[in-house]
Amino acid sequence: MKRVTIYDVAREANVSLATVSRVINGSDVVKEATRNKVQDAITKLGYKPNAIAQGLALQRTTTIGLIIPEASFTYIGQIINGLLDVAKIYNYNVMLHTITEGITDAEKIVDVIIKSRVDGVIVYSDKMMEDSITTLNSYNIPIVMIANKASGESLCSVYIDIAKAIRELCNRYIGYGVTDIAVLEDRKNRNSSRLMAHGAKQAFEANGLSWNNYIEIPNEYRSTYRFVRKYFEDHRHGLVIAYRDSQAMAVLNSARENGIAVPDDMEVVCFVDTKYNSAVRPMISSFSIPSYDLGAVSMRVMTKMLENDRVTDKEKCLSYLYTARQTTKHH
Amino acid sequence: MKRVTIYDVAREANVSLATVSRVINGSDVVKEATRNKVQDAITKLGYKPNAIAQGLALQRTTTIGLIIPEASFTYIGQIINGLLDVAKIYNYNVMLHTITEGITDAEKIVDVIIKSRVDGVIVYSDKMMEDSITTLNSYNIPIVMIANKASGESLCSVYIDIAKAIRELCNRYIGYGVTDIAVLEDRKNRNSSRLMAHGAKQAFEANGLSWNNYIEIPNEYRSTYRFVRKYFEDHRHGLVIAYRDSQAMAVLNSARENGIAVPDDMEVVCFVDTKYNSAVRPMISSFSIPSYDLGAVSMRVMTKMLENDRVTDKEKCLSYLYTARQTTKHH
DNA sequence: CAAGCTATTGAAAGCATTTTCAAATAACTT
DNA sequence: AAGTTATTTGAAAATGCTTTCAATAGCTTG
Repeated sequence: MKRVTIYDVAREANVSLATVSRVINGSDVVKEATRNKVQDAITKLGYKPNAIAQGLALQRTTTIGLIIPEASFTYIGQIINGLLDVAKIYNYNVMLHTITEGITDAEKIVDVIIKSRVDGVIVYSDKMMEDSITTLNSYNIPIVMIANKASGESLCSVYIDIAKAIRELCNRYIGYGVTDIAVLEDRKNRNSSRLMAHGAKQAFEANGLSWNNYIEIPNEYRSTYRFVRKYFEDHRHGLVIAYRDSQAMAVLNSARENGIAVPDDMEVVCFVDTKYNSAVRPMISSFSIPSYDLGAVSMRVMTKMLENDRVTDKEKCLSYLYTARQTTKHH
Repeated sequence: MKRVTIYDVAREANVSLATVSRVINGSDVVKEATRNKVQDAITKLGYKPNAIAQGLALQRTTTIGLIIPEASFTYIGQIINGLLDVAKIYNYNVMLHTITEGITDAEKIVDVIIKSRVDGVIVYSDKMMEDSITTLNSYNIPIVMIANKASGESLCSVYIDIAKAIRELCNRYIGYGVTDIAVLEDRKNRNSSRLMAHGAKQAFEANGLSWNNYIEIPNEYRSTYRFVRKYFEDHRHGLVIAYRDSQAMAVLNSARENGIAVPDDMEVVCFVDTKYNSAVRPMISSFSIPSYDLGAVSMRVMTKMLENDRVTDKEKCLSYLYTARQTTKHH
């Protein structure tokens, strides 16, 4: 029942630990014949190197920590898929942590992260505060941020320029003569929502207009639905921009039940495209953002940092693509 | 830049390693005064125990491996949330692995799992083959399976009795005089789909009828859409049962575009309830399954196995709740 | 044939903990 | 005050690997 160690292999193959270690790690100094002897012993005993012991000896764990707010959004799944695929290629493991509201949770997570001696951490969260970042930095743990523009210059980040996307969209709509544009807050993605608002504001100001139509909404579906209904009392035309698919659906349902025709009266755009945007009727116009790539690229950046190929650019901005579907009449 | 170790703390506090170790682990033999001395040294130096070294010394990593097919389904997100919440409570870490089709991938994952010396593994996958299980067993790694009825009796599992759910549903519908019932295969959840079919068959046979209406469908949305359209050429009435929300949506869209009224002509039921089932119009009737609990319970079972409180029952069957919405006219 | 290389191998130290066992100290007892 | 017991502490071994440095063996070369 006892696990077989490198000692057992050494004894079986009649060589020293050092040699076995060399064989395991593919060192090329060991002679063909001994290599085979060792290989045979390994397969005979079913030996698997103990990654923990290796981690201790090498001072690296080939594990990276991933921090996400919650695992429940569709596109986070895609991010994770991208991350893990790349991790698998480079033989890294991923330790998953979810972070909830509140500073204590952030502290606790940073604590485990440090204790578990991961080689680096990838963060996708609005909730990761400056404090946590500096702590991590002080312990010299490499960080890659996903999907939020880096605040400190020293941070690596992979992101989508949300503000730009919305700025361009609003610009076009202002061009069409549509100036009643609202941006809905998504509590669970507050930073991103703010960036959307920022983009809208920029567009209006560039056109000599002012804008102040950021609608703050408690998080859940029902309340979105209610808040939007209220909004619709004063606004029967224009454009509403939401962040997540489920929010956009709440808007659609609310419109439908208030006799507002989409897209003829009111148009709706969702920022994050998911399969649900196309599965629903009317299909929701949205920006397809490369979620999978967001994950894949950030993991790749991380591996580069760790093998210390110098990372050329600290910030990688991935592109998006706007797709007009059935909830908009302008293109 | 060098990480502070237990030695540094010992020196700072003027005690031996053993004492520091005792303080860290909350042993109650150490005297109040020395405990304080040590605590002070720890905070002063910012010492964090090295979990890797602990893992080596203790022969346990307080890490459990999680294997899932892909992270892209909404309800898997919920499962993960449940898992992680409970893991956090019991101070376990979770290492995430996604498994794709193909035996080589399964082997590779089992290999990393063994090397990384996790204390146990939780598996949610149709693709985890017998082989992998036996390998894991031979290395004496505890396993908990999620959401698939255990095949071997020695396995712990937490699941939903899908067959029963569908059997009951079909029974009711046969009672209503509806016998044109189809079950759609979901390639990515083939086992579950088969269980649904199994339940349907049972219901029909119990009523002295035969049933053979399991529709095999290539995976993606478009092909579901096409296959269902074809099905609708011969079937204008009855019930269609899908597994995932996006599949059910494909059915709805296909029906709509073929002039079939839902629920008046054709009724649609989706097995796994997600928020999208209620966000869509018509709202999709479905079974709300406790995804979060599925994760939470299996992690709890795992912790029990590891603290070896004997786990009382190997199999935990969680309950589901059928909610009739707008895609069905019977209740 | 001695000297000098090179290709292989092994011994031992190091990585950061825990834990056992014995020693030291403290606290009682008589 | 000496003996006994209980409480605290520390030394050292153990956990399973990597890696440096030295040693050995096998060649080559002058």
